[in-house]
Amino acid sequence: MGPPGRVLFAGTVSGETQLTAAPDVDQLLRGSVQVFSRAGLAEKAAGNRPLRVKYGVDPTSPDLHLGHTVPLNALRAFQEAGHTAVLIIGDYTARVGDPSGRSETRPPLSAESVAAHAQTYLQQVFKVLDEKRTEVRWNAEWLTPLFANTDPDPGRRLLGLMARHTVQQLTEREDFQKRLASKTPISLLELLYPLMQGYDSVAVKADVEIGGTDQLFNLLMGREIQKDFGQSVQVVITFPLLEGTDGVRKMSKSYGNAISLNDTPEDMFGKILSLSDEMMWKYYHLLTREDVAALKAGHPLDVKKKLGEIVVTRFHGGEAARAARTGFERVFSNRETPAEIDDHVLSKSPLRLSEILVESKLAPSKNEARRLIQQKAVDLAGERVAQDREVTVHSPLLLKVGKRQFRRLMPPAL
RNA sequence: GCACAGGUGGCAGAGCGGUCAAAUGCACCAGACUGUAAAUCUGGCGGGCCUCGCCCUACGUAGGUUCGAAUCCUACCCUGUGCACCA
Repeated sequence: MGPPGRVLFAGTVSGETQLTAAPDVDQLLRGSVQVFSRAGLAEKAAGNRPLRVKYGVDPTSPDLHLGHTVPLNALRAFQEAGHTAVLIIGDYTARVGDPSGRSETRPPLSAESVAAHAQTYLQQVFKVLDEKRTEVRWNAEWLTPLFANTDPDPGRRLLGLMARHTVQQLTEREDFQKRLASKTPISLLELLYPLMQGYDSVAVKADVEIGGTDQLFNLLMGREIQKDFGQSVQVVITFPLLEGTDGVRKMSKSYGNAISLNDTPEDMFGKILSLSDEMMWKYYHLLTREDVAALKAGHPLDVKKKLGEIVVTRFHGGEAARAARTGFERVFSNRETPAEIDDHVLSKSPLRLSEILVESKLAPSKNEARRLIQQKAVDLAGERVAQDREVTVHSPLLLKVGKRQFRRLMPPAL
């Protein structure tokens, strides 16, 4: 990502301008990194009609995570100011694969998995957005006809679009430059991606489009393409990318560092507690409206637990959040057993401990189960078991693997 | 199309006829430690078994050479690079 105001396309981007803006514009820009342009936004906001604020997600994985909620919160702020959120489900573009920030081509997704992911996205997104002020659009609606040759006027749209943009323009972005330099393949489809996303803006007549800072190129392309189609250009606003639990890379399911909105309250709370203290402040800043300066006076552990509660409360409610907190304190701080433990009814008894671990899904294979036993990770009824052996179960027995996996073993059904 | 280089475990990346279930790093799991599921250190990390040893499946795909192949040969598939005009 370049510095704010960097000119990406000579002569086409105004950069951030320093005009005095109406106070409500500042509200809308809370937490943003770049705006193209502030003056444009002030002008549109003064227009006395609800603005159409576009945000697109490609359903490439089944979950939304905390990182997605940063721009979603901004969308929500627009809604609260009376504007309309236009949520684009990129069911078409998901199959193309956004190259933004990528060092290689995405694996192709089937139409079925895209559709399934889209459904779970929609279930999760209204935990943040106001459904009544949201217009949901699927971009296959206009991209399929555009590319399927059923367009009544392909010369004007598809061919025109491709004729007006150049390879140089499309490959100027840093991720492509890197791939070019490292001789990593770039598919034509990926090259076209920004054109598609830009065309989405034309199709929904976006006044504003928001996205992560990694989206800057695509977002600005939307302005170019709206211009091609004689529309007034959208205001582009970018928001910071939230790092994942590793504190290094941006939050992403595929990096395994994501906190999903679908995570259980316990998981969500635990993952937040595992953040470094430094990352905790960033989370506070991007996900809450708390006064960070005041919080810095507190004990880091207390402040982190508070963050956990705030976040879990938002997605699971206050009661679940309190339960997650006490559960965490119980299991990790006091090393007690959690309040709720899954039962596992043994298939037979006596049975080898390694087999029990596998059938109760505490270990994926018997080899792994044996390793866990050897590594002193297995605790049966409060006792370390260091060697695989037969276990007879007459009454419920507590089985623990590692620090946080518990099962209550039940005797086999008669 | 021709030539050259390359396709190895979740990823990156060694190996280039036996000692390779495959170095190393990351990720992941466990143990110790800790306010923490952080950091650090230690161990582990394909599957199976009567586990200090044996068996099965794996190094793009399919065959072949060999007592023995991730390593050599052939064909095919895929990727990258160069050539392609003047000749």
